Amino acid sequence: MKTLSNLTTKEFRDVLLQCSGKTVVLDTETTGLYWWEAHLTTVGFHCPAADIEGTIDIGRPVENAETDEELHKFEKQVRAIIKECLAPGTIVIMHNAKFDMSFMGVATSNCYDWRIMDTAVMIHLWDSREDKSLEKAERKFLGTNSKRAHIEEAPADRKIRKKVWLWDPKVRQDYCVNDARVTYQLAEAFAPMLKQEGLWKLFEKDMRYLKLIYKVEHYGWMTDPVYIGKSSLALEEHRKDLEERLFDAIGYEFNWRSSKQLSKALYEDMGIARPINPFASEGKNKSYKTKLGFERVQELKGGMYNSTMTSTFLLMEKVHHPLGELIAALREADKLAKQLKLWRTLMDQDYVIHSNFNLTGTRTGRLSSSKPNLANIPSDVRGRFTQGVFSGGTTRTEEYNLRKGYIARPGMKLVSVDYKQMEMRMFGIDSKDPYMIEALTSGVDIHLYIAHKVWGKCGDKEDKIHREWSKTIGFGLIYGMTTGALEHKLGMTREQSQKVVNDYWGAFPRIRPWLFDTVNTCKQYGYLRYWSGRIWREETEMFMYKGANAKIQGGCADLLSIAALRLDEWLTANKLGNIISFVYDELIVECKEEDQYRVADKMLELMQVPDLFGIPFLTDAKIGDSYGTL
DNA sequence: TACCCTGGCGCG
DNA sequence: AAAGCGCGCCAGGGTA
Repeated sequence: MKTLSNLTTKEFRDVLLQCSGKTVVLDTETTGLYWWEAHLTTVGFHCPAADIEGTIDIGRPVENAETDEELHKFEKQVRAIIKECLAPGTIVIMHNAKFDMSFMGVATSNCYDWRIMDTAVMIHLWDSREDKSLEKAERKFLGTNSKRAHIEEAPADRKIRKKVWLWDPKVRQDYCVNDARVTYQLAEAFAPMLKQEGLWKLFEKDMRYLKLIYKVEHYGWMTDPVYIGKSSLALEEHRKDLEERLFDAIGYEFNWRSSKQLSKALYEDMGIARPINPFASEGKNKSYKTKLGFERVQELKGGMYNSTMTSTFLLMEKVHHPLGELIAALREADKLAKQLKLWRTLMDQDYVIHSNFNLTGTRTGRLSSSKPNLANIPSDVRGRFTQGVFSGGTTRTEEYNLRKGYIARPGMKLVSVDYKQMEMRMFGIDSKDPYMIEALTSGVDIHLYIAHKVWGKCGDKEDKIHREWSKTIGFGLIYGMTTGALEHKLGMTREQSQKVVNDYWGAFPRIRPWLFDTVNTCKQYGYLRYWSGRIWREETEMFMYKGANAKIQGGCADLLSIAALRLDEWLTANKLGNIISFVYDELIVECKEEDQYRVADKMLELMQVPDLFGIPFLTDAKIGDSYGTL
């Protein structure tokens, strides 16, 4: 196959027309990560069906992309050619497709007309534990190392090596077209693997989902710069004030953000008594996950928590020192201020934020969200748990209610619909427990139903506590909590907690067998399969208990994706609005003010997806002008 | 200097 | 926090 580099725009148009309607890999090189501020330097393609591959490139290192008029013009032309030349039905393969699509300025129309195949998603569906980087995937699944070889051609200076836009254009183009080649080989390798494993339908669903996510990211979410500015100032004030009070109490200034220094200040200089860890005194170990995903086991010293013992939980619940409250408040103000700061760096010129929803970021099949993470914005309820039981909460208002920073565009409304007790519902359906199903179909508060079934009706006050217990136990069982941890969490003796668990199992007889089944199935096949067809692999026996959670959490994620696809289809067909966020069990739509009730009603009904399980997934709707006032 | 790990904490 | 799961982000601190 001939490699054509340094193509002119005319030549690029000619070769793309040859690829049109066939299967082609596209790959881009850019001047940065964010499509709303960085620019294209290179587009590579690889199309065996047309026996052609090559690159178009700006033709020189790019020093200052922002002011480079020639580069902007180049980008505009390249985008227009791609849009014009690749006909509907063309199979476009990319590795991390949304990145390339956004830089190629792929219009929603093109995106929905092409058949997109993302090789990173292929790898993820095959085994969610795999590293999705092209270099690692090439080494592992193709047995070659060409990407590394091409990187070695770039200057050794680390500062330049990391910046493809500064490379010599020949090196850059060779590198780019090689990526396209490798991506093609990965697609060829994984397609039959996915088909053989029965994952192809799911892959096709995820590719439709990817297009929707692309659209959602591109549309973005409007923020309120005035609120964010005011809130930022206020929080900084609070932080300074709280900082001073802490320093006064300790007697000197230090870096409180360092848990090491804070620990010294509290336990050595202030002489506060260290809390005792009942688990460590039993000689238990603690396993934790490193960033690379490996599990490690850490020896805990007798009676000790971790080395610093400065977490808010310990300070408030175990140390019971008034400084705990102060430190918690300080950390909160500081953290929220930091979050606002991040948002400001991420918004575009119109104050719109384009978060990144990653299809390949989690072990279970959930989406992850980053830059910014829209799934961990503090809610207006500041939770308080004592011995694992919710003991009321305080409210985050004004500058503390950061969700107020996300708003509807002028003349528009936000409609948010979430699922009621979604995971419990999935749990009941998957375990097929008749009593659980009964609770689900009757449409009552499932945690309360369970509390009544296990402990009987005992009056409002007690029922409320029982409800919290059943929540804790329900999720605890799914996630593999031991009775030891439960005992600690509920503040009971071993006998008491064991009885509570036994009562629970007695009331729902299918749960225990279901838990054994998931582990046994995993032992037998090396993986578990969700209702959606997705698989979760695990060969190490000691980690198989996590499969129960994976089936539930990931099963919910696949359900939400299907609901989102259906909703988007309806919204698009009727031109009624746009999805702007997904948060695990919640979809948020922005629509015109006059359409708000129509949209909410449809969402409530459609998202129940009653055809999928025979039991509807019950929904709740909220409407507002901002995420903080829903 | 760049990178990795840890502690801490927000969400479902 | 704990053998309850799944994430992303920040800052400190150690290491190559």
